[in-house]
Amino acid sequence: MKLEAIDVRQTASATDLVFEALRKAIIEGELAEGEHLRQDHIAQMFNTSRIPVREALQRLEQDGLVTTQRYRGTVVAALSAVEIEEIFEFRALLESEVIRLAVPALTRKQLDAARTNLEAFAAASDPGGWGEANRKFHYGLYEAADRPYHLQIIRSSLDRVDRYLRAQLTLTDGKKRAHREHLSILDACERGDADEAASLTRAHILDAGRSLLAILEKRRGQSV
Amino acid sequence: MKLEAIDVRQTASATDLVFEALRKAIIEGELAEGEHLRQDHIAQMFNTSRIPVREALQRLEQDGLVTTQRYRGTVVAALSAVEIEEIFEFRALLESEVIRLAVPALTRKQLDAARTNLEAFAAASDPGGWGEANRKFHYGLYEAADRPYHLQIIRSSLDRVDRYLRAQLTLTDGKKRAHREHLSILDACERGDADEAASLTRAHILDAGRSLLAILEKRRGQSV
DNA sequence: TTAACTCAGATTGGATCCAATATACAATTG
DNA sequence: CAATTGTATATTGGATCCAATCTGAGTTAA
Repeated sequence: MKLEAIDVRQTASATDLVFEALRKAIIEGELAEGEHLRQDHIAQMFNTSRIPVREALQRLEQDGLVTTQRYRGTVVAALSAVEIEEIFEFRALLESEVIRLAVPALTRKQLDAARTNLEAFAAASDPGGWGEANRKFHYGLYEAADRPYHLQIIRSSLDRVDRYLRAQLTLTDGKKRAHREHLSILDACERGDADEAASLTRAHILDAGRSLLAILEKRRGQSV
Repeated sequence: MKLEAIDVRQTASATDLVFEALRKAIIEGELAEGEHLRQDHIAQMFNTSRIPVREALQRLEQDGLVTTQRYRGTVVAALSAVEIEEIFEFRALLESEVIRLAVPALTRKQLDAARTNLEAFAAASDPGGWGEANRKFHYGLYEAADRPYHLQIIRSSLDRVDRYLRAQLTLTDGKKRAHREHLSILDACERGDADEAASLTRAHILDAGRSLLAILEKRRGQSV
């Protein structure tokens, strides 16, 4: 017997589907911060009852992507400049350490894949494509560190700020600079220089954070 | 009018209560790893329906404290030695950085509170008391860093391994050693030596991790 | 005029009910 | 007798219904 067997036990529940869809929409900035998420409305969109929607919202809140007030509903979480700054600082610490652990373990195959992703980033024309290629580039390298817990936290912290990051890439020459920085990070990885890769990654993240904060300050300053 | 006003909007829902109770029970090791959490059973214990229970379980899963398989139920998550090792490594990285940031900002009051907590740890007679005093001691210091996001992640990572840590304190002379290490950490904080405090915290966590892994290896080795 | 009050509609929180799936055990067949 | 099939029960996933609370427009009274 030869079949493409799939593990039925891990098929997605309605809750999973709603959760992933909302998560994606928030990360990609399709849902504006502060936007109200009505259970009924979402349930109708997905052709389910409110139960899976509520369970998905619980999960999103645990991840910090939405905030809920009892009887008043759930809104897409908004981050202050200070909070964003802290998360970038956190990412710089964590991701630099993980790439330091990854470099000695990187295979030829992983390095080649990273170059492909790096080029995809440069070639991508819309923020969605940039974001995806950016994640693939970094995570592809990080995987060599063989630290699933670290990776999970990294993913979660990027989730929180990804929509702002995309805005930054759109509004400035941030994309070009990011590409240059990617090149030098990959170069350090190729040379097996873990400390240099770590230090470049740290600077890469802090750079993006600073640039983003400058934009936010300007925008929020205007809107007052 | 003089009242102790509380924000009614943030009163706990049934979901919150169930979530906190289960979280506490798992962290404190009252629920054994692998133990089945039956929705109906828990609902009866709390005099509610299964709905809040299910929502609480969703949140717990998002925190990694339980794992769920569709139609098969939810069990208290078990960690392998490798996973535990990684989480301790993660904590060492994060907590050492946070205390480095905290030291320059520590007030006299916070230092005194830390000493009180340190003594409470030494005086505590049961694992529950140790765990609590231990958290208070470390978190009290970390708070000076004014990094709520970092603290939240630290909390979450400790949640995952706390029950193992308590076992370690019970089964070895780990408590005495921990107390000595607390003393030198606090000493470095008093002196304002941030690097030393960071380095001691790092060693403190890695020490505990190594000791814990030794116990686990022995125990799991025997049980085979 | 304006501030407080009332009440209806909207929305969320929770309970109950039904459907889908898993598990254990009896029945059956070779 | 062993392996497989059928069936009953337990358990989870999801839908529907009711209760609690919020919001805002209209009303009243000082």
